[in-house]
Amino acid sequence: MDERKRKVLLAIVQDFIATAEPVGSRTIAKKYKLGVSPATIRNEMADLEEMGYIEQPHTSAGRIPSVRGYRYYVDYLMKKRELTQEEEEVIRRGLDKKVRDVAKVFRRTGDLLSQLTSYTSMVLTQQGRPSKFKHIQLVSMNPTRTMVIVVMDNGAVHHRMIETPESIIAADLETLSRVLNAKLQGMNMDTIKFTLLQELYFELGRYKHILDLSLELIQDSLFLAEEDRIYLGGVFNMLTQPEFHNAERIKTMLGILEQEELLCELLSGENLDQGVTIRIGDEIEDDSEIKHYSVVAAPYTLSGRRIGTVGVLGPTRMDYAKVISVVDFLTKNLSVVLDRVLRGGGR
Amino acid sequence: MDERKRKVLLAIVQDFIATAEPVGSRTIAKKYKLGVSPATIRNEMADLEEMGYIEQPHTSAGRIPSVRGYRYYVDYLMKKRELTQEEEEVIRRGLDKKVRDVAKVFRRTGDLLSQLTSYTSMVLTQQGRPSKFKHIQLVSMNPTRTMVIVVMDNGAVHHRMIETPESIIAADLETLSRVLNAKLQGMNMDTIKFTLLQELYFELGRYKHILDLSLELIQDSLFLAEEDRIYLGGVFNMLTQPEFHNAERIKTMLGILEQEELLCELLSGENLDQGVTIRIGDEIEDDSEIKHYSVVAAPYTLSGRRIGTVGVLGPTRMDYAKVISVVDFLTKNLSVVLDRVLRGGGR
DNA sequence: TTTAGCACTCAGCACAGTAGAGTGCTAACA
DNA sequence: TGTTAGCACTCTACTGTGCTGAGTGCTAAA
Repeated sequence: MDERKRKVLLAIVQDFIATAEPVGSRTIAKKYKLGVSPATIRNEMADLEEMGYIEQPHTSAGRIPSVRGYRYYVDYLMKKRELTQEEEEVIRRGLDKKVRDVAKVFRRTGDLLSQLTSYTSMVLTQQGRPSKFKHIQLVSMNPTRTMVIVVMDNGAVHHRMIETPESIIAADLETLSRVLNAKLQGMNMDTIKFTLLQELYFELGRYKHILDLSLELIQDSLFLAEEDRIYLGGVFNMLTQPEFHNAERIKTMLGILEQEELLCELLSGENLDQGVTIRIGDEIEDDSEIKHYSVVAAPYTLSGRRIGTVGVLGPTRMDYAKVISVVDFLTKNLSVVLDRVLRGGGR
Repeated sequence: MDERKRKVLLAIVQDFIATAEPVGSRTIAKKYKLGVSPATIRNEMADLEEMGYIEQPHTSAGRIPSVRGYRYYVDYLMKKRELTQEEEEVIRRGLDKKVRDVAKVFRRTGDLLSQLTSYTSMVLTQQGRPSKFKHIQLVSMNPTRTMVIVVMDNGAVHHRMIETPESIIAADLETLSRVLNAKLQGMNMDTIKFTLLQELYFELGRYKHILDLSLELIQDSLFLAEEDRIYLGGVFNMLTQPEFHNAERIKTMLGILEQEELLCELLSGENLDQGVTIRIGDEIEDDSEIKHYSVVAAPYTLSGRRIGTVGVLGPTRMDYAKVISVVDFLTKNLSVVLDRVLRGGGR
């Protein structure tokens, strides 16, 4: 692959990304003055096609990049793009608003992402590491109902309402809470299950019902934890892209977007542990409709630990340079914001 | 409006709902044997058109119902439809799965709704009534971080992480929690603010920082409460409807669906406090694209109090009879399930 | 009042012809 | 040997035309 071929390929990719139209030799010669005539470029294009970097939708059309062509572009030809002052500003202002609600932060992140890229954004919040039990509290809501609250050491709080016999009074619950806390401090489920259960039941036998339900909540908190949750944004936004003039393509896209599990998988691969990952067309998956699209994703962290992934889903004809820079900048900022929101500290 | 006109209108509405094609006089004469010839029916149709119940897309097409026609159909002509055994079964089984997570219940409700109707479902969870403070608990997570947990008497639990000086130990937090609980029992914000504050600060002055942040959380819990949250389901589903063969219509639909506030408004009107409400076309709103669609909605309750709304959004050519029966049955069942999940009790 | 008959309208479709973009090949040129 | 101009060829997209079929409204007869 000599220098001129590279230039031609670059021109084709750039032009196709910009216009969504197959690129002809004349266009390249005129717009990207390589100093040679269209005929020469045609020769180069024939070579590039043979090598698998570009393809022709039909005989008398220009060329479009193949997946391989995009890959080469992303790996070797694309120049890194810095965000403009303005874009950085948009992100900073978007994330800086005073929020205490994590869900809102994620939704806003998604909105920013799709607003800046005009593709669909995905924000995945992943299971934290399996966390340990920290604290349990029983609160009487009314004579027959008690709220069980479990705090995990990663900061998650789970609660559940249970029915309790009238005979139990607030003081009992207070005592129960204290005893449970003392006994269960820092335990993981195994220890709780096998070592302490009998001891507890012996001491607190008359509260068996409450104990059962409390331990059940603790167990659920330990094992089921939070489900992965995915936020989508800017679906409508993306439909302004010319590839979606056709109703069928819109439908398949929406079909993809409704398969939450698929999207979660897309974003939860181990391999995208550091930095921005780019998957193009059938690199994503070979036998799903998604192979006509591309995904750019990057993880975000909380105190250095990866707790989720941000991604952009768009047509393979995606402005990779821009998307990559936005995703990169956004995940870094998101990590900072999350530290502030979730770990307490200044507003 | 004599009996025969009614029959003709009914035939037009039913046929159009079933086929999505303008209905001609011959079709009516053949399929809905009214015992008269197409010519007679044409005369009736001319009358109905003049009265505003039906309209003609273009000269040589059949007739389609107007908004007014649908309204007449829904109010006077439509016969109530009971759910089939099978449909009831689907709903029951769908909702009966053991769940503890409310969000999941709502999502499942939406899925069922759109699955049974093949339109888009919306589930709105509304602000509970302004609730009272019930319990506060401070839990030390590590030497410099404390989790503040507030329980409201409607069962909502709010939590927030705050920074605390190292000098504070777990026992202090325990004491603080106890004192706060004793002082604040059942108070609303006004009383907390003006009567007790000084007293508290006098007694617990050295914990001013924690107090500030705790009261702030209580305040937020009281006033901001939960935001309205809306779940959408079956968007892709609805696109199988023939009206969405055209890309533009899909786009405007998605545009509508991304305006969460609009959808929330749709479902939160006071007027739909009891039973199933049907709004057709521009009855919904006159100057939005939504005027080409219809909404069927009904509230659901928790211990008798309305806490949200379930709705179906689809083309005006909607199978009203079916949708109404599904929405009705589903909201009733949902209320039962919520009682079980949220208020504790058996699984 | 109902109905048969008929002329009329119009969307939708198939078809052919055309314009334009772009190609590949060949032969001439530096 | 690489580059270029020229040219024939291909194929899509668009346009206009004519036809078909569905459906109407009107009129006159039953």
